[in-house]
Amino acid sequence: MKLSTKGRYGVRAMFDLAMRYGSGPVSLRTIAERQGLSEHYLEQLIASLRKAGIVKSIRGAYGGYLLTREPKEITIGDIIRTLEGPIAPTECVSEDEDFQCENTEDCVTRIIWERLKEKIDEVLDDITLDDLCQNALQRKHDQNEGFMYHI
Amino acid sequence: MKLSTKGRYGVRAMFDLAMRYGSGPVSLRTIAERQGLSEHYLEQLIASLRKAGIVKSIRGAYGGYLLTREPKEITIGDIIRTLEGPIAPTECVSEDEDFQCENTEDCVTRIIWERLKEKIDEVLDDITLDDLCQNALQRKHDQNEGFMYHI
DNA sequence: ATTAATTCCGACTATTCTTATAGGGATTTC
DNA sequence: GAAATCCCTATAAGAATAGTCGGAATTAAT
Repeated sequence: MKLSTKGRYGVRAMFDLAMRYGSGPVSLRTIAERQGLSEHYLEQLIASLRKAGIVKSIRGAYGGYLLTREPKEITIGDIIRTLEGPIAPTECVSEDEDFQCENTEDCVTRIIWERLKEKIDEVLDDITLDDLCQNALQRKHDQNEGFMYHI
Repeated sequence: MKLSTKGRYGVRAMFDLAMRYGSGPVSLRTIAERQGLSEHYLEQLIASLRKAGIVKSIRGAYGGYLLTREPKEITIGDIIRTLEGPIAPTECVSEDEDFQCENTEDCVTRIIWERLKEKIDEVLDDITLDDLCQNALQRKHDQNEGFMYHI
């Protein structure tokens, strides 16, 4: 039940883009450096995000990547579903039609996986990139005021 | 974000034991046959469950396995945590102390994984083996009455 | 035009995890 | 003593994970 690095790195990269939304393209190199990720590996991940249409690229010198929608219109679920496939604890409750098991009526455990999936979706579809940005800005502000965020 | 077969098979095996709670030991072979699982593989899983203390074994002929507590006192979370390790979308929010990352204060994505873990725990700790049994019995009853469970 | 910065693409690899399988030893009942 | 059963360790094929590598194509600035 772990998320792979794809999902985690992808969210961080998207957060990085969200923090700079409206200021032109951001290169992979700067994202990778700021977030401490391998540039080449990140390249693969962002390719998926581009194909899914939630980022777009500008090629050539001074190019880079941009969000295609406002940060408040992109959820964590959008990102993770793109990078990790359907979010579901088991294949039998995933959206993927190929894996519907035959005994859906009889399966007593299915109810567990259904409830689990529902709750996971709720959380991931509720949090947007903008929420993360607001959170980051708020913390920064609190730190500048000398307020200790942790107790 | 998938559960492995360990978790799923384990829950099915434990459900099988729960349905026969109070009727003496159940052999691995009968569980494996009824649930359609590999006997040898299931053996490894149930060894973990035994070491965790939620099943006990009786050796020798006519031996088998028994739940150590009533089905209503065993949650799905107990089973899955035993077989798959701490339930957490990332290591940084797992109970495992070894993997606490250094920048817990700064990490903007951590809030996502914390909320996710909380909701997952809620679901898995809310459902007991007894719930599964009740559900199975209810379905069986409905079918006998000629009532179609699905619409 | 050239150069430098950048995205884009496909192939390759090392490591770990999953999902078993196999064989034999120990224990208990009949 | 035979049969049934749990117990333990080792092995292994296949898939997934987490990258790495090299170079082609594109574009902005000079």
